[in-house]
Amino acid sequence: MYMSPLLDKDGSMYPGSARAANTLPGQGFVSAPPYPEYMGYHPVPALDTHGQPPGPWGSHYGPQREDWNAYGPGPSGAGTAQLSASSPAPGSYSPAEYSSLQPGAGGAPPAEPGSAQHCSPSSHRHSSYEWMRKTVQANTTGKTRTKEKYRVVYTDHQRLELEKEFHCNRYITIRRKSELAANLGLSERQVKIWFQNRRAKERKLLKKKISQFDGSGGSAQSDSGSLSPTELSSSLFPPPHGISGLQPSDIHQVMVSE
DNA sequence: TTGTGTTTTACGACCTCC
DNA sequence: GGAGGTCGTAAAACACAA
Repeated sequence: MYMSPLLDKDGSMYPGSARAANTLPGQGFVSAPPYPEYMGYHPVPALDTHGQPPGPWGSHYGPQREDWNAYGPGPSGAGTAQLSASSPAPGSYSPAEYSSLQPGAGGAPPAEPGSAQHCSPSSHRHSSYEWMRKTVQANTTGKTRTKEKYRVVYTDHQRLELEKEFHCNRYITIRRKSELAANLGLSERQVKIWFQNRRAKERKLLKKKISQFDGSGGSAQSDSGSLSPTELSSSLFPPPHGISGLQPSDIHQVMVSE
């Protein structure tokens, strides 16, 4: 239960009112210069993992990254000015490239989530993504058609920054959550929920892949015995600790100690 | 233009941990 | 009891085929 759901919702909750205003004129924001650095995401295990188990991420997420392809190359549009403000790295952040991050790479999330640079050294740069493209023309009020604010559509910039953070760390720390919320004009609650949804998406994609693998002759199931896709995915993506082991407080401590 | 499928926000229920 | 996690789901936003 939320102490003050309305707090979040009201007022500042939907600041940008989404794409609306936001978005942009040519916004392609997406296409702005890419996020070169972002692509690489090197593993810096020892560094601040914010309580995350480096191991798991590396090995499990690595390969999965193909999912990013779903975003597809977007139009390379114009550039975007917005990024400059809060985002350090202008670049083409292309999820597709995540595949290069891989586990082999170590998998451990980059240490300092705050800076995209940490996350990505790499190189590939191209594209933008579908999601970036699609939303450009969304409503400009940020509110839905029938309800005052059932759900807002985040701006490309907000999504990009969130994706970047997610790329660095599947589980956001309290500190980063606050920073991100402040930078993006979102409430911490929104950031938290976004991450929850994003992880759910990841699990969903993984499940999908697993099932496909099974269907295509592979016997992924054999590996996991009688685990259901859900169980398997859960085991593959263990929370930093919180839920099963580590508590949020632990994460907090890590952050604090940073 | 419309119908339909997918993705994206947001929430509630329930769980774990301190 | 509070915070954050997953899971399931509602509904808006969006893409696309017919």
